[in-house]
Amino acid sequence: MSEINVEISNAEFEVLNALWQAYPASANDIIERLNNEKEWHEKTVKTLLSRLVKKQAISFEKEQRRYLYFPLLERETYTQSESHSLIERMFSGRISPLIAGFAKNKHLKKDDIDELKQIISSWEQENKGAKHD
Amino acid sequence: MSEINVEISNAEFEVLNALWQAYPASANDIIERLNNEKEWHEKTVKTLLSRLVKKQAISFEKEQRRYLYFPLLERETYTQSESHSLIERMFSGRISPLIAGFAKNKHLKKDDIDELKQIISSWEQENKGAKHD
DNA sequence: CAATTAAGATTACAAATGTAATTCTTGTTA
DNA sequence: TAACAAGAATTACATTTGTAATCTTAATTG
Repeated sequence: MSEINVEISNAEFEVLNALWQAYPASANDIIERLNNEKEWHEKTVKTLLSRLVKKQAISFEKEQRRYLYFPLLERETYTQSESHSLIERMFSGRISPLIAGFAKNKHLKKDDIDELKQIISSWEQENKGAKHD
Repeated sequence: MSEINVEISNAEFEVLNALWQAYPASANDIIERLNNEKEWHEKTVKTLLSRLVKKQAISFEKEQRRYLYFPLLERETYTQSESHSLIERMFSGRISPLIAGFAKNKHLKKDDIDELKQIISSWEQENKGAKHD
C-alpha cells in the first residue's frame, strides 16, 4: 500500500527498528528500548521520530497529551526492499555471491545451512516441473 | 590491510564501482564508463574521485598531467562488509530470512538454486564431521 | 613565446543527517 | 489558581552528500 519513496537514514532506522519490536509505543517506550543499545539523548530520539513521521514511515495517534506511534512501513517490506537493492548494487542481482562470501568468511553456521536447504526444498516444491524464469 | 573506516556514499560507490571494472583508470575513463549509466557532469565525477581519495578508498599515481586511479579498497572486501552489516542490521545476522524473502518475491531462479546447492556442498565438505560453530 | 586547453584543486551551495537545545502547551499539583 | 512538569513543536548547528562552477597550473599550439 504505502509506497515509501524517501530514504530512511541510519539513525532513523534504529528508531524504526525499535518501534517494530512492539507497537503502538510512546516516545518514551522507544527511548527506553534504545537506551539498552545506544546512548542517545531523548531529544535526539524525538527528532528522529518526527522525521520518520514526516517521511511517512510511521504515524501516531494521540492518547491524551502523548503520542502513540506505529509503523506505516512494515518491517518485512522494508528489509526485503533494502536487501534487494543492496544485492542489485553489489552483486548485480545475484544472491549466491553474497552467500559465498558468508561461507568464505565463516559466517555460515550449521543452522544457516539447514535453513537454506529448507528454502531450497520449498522452492523446488513450488517450481516442480516448471522450466520458466 | 587498509581498513576502511569511513563511509562510502551512494554516489561515491557508483564511481568506485566503475573503477573496479578496470584499473588503473583516468578520470576520463571513469567518466565515460559512468556516462552509459548516469547523467553526471564530469565535474561531479571528479569531485567524487577526490572524495574517494580523501577517504582513502582509492589512490592514484601521476602519469604526466593526469592521474591514474586505482582502488585501495577491494571490491570483495567492501561488498562482503556491506552485506554483512546489512544482514546484521536487518536480520540480526541470519542470512536465511534474506534468502527466504527472495524466494517469496520470486527473485530466486533456477541458477540461483543451483549455486546455493553448490555452496552448501562446499560448506559440507569443509565442515565434514566438525561440530563446531 | 603567447594564447588556449585540459587536468586537477578549490570553492559553492542547498538538502540531508546526526545530535540536541529551546520554546510552546497543557495537564497536574501546591 | 498559579506554578510546574512533561509532551510535542520549533529551532540550531556542524558535517556529509549531491551536484557543480570557478580557479590554478601546466602542456600544447599557432
